[in-house]
Amino acid sequence: MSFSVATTGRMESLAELFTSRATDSCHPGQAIFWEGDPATGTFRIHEGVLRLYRILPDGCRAVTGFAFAGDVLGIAFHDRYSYTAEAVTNVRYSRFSRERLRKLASESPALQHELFEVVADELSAAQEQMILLGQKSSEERVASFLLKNGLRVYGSDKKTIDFELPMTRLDMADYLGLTIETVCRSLTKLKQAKLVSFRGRHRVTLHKLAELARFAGEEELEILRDPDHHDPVVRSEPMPLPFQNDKSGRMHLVI
Amino acid sequence: MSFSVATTGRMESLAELFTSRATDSCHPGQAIFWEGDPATGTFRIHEGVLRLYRILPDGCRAVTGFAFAGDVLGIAFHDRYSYTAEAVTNVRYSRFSRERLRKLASESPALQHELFEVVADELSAAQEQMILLGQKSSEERVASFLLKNGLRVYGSDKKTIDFELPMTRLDMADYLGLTIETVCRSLTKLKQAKLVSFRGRHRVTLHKLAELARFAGEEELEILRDPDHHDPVVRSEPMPLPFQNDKSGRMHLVI
DNA sequence: CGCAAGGTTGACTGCAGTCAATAACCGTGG
DNA sequence: CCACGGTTATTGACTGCAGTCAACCTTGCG
Repeated sequence: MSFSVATTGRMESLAELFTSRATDSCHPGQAIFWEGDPATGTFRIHEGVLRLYRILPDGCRAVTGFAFAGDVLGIAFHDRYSYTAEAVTNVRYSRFSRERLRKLASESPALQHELFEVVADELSAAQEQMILLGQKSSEERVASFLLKNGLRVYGSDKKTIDFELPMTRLDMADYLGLTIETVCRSLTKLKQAKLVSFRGRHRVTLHKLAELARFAGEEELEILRDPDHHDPVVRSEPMPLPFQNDKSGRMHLVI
Repeated sequence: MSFSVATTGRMESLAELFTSRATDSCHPGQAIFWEGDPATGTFRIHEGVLRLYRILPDGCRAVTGFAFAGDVLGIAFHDRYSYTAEAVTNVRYSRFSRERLRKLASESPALQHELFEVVADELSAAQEQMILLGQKSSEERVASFLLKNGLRVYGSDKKTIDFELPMTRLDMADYLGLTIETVCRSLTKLKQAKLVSFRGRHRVTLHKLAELARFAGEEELEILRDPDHHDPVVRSEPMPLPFQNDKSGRMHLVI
């Protein structure tokens, strides 16, 4: 839900909870937890990037997301992890027992609310991704991906954004529902259109954000919410679009 | 999280909460709430089917899901509804204030847990859908869709399943990231393969479930969980697949 | 430097989208 | 009850985007 201000006993925030724990670290290619393992722990990423993926029955890999510094993993699972979390870069993280976290949450509405927000954000991200995968062309997907990653680091105020994109082209492809070759070709198109440029394989610069956003099929963008967490979710704007729908659910564009 | 047994004061379940409220109803094409409206209410569907969708900047419609009897909508939003919920059939439902629900939840770990489960299930469903949209062919998508809808009604024990599929082909298409024509062609293929048959446009029979599941690219299927709510989520099985991944995240099928 | 992993580009193919014509269905009214 | 009209569904012909296969290039590490 939204906005719970209540506190019970001493307030304890999710981030604090984790920083009170020891820090572990792992290296590129190592997993923090595996798809199918009993989900006993939750994890907060202090530094680095992970890929989150499943292996499908046919052996394909589906990357369902990436995790970055500040993200908390492992909250919303049922009894088993539904994906593997594997380091892309060096990663520092802390672990906290799910059991204990659940118990603490049942005593602290504030914490409860924070956990709820984490899951609600994940859900928003997943639905955004559903739309990307269901509706967008390859170039729109790649543009969206670059934009989202750029905006995670800075706000949307600057004209130009420069950042690191540590995952491989294959990671991007498996995340965007494309092949590695199509990702490359789309990147090339974006380079040719002078919307982005690369220094090496993993250092990106986004020029002309507004154009890139339009190209990506995103709404507006410059709405620029508070510099709170990652919240590129809005999208649900007033929506004065010229359509109407008749009694049976068919959509008609009026013009 | 999972399995909270604790109770605080008098236990009150989510379903009960709603059944204590008046029942509203709406007709095909009418919306219960609209994308972008302030999210003040939560809703439990007692009967009927709704389509949940967004309108994208370019005017396209993306169906993010369907809601059925027993489902609860409107829990995980931020301050605004992120999609429109529109009746496909006649729908009976109850409304409950989000504000009040939040307050009750902060006092009842049991209710809190129920809400958490609802959102966690939504997240599971969304990630399942991400995989469908990112990895599956048109025929696999349609087969998955039929199977999922069939299994919602019955378990997976029967050899044959017969059920109503009230949404239009366009709804399915917008949900599966396909066109209406491709949905039709896929249905035709499935009919020709004798895996399904139709009586009229909305009455489906699934024959040979196991084959259909294999065709849909689903794992096993006959695992047959408890006849609890809808829980087709498992998928995270032991996974003894013959692969290994080297230090940089590239997957190698060993054979 | 040399090699291997990762990335890019090109040629070709095929699946799903588009446009268009036809058929089935359903509610309404004669 | 049947006939009619509008909506929804199906099929066909053709196109085009993204996938496949293959060659080549870059980069970074031992």
